[in-house]
Amino acid sequence: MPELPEVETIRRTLLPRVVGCTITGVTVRQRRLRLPVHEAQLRRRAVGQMIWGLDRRGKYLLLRLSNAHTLVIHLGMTGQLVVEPAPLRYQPHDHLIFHLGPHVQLRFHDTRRFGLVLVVSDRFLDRHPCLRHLGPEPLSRQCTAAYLQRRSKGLKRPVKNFLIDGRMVAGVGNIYACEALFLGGVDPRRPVGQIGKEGWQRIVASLKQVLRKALVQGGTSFSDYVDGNGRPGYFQVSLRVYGRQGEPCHRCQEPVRRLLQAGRSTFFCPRCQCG
DNA sequence: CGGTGGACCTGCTGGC
DNA sequence: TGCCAGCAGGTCCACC
Repeated sequence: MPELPEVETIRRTLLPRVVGCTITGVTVRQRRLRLPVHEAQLRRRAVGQMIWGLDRRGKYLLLRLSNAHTLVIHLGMTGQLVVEPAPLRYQPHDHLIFHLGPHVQLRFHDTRRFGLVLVVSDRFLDRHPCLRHLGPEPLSRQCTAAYLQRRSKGLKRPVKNFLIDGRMVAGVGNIYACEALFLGGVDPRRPVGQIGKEGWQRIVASLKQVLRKALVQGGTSFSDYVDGNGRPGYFQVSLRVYGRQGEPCHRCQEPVRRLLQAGRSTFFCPRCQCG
């Protein structure tokens, strides 16, 4: 579910509510996530530690602990991370609970269990397999047309697949790849190796624009996504192509089309996206 | 090597 | 009404 704008919104909403708090306990109700939760290790490394910072890298949230370890959390497709008072009873799929004192908790909820929770020593953090191969942040100055053109040299894969590959750029998923390519007027099937400098400039500019706008709207909510306070985002009303197959293009009225690329849906306007 | 397809999960929707 | 296929915002690995 959550791509960069959603994860960043979660980070911003959680930040004032968790930074300065101490993790007083951990309840593990389900250990089978993308990687099995190492319960003893999680307790040993996290309980008693103060959260002094909350960062994001791609779609990963990084809770900085006072013992020079980092709690790494990925939300997969359906993950939620919410700070709330202790509930009377847990909901199904409330898998992990970080207690922040007796009455408040940081709760990890994930229907499909594609998410991930682990604690890593800061000494090894940027060499950890999850983070090691991540490309630059799309909203950073490192993410330029020149960079993407260099990485795509000689490759034949479609530009849409390239954009959602975290090793190229971190944090871009299916929604924002489709939306950025629409905005840039670029055919999602276009082989990346043959895109020139101007093409990449259009793509980078559109990508940044789409991500920034989605951030302002607090992300895109279909069903699962909520921010750290449990509130949905509003970017779904701004989507131009994603999920709109058969409906008229907002720019030219041509029906939006859906196709499969590497097993995933791509939405695009065949008339506006011929670049 | 690069690129795709399937696996991992649960839940919802739409067609019959 | 019920059943079943298809689909969902992500990532990893086997295989061509």
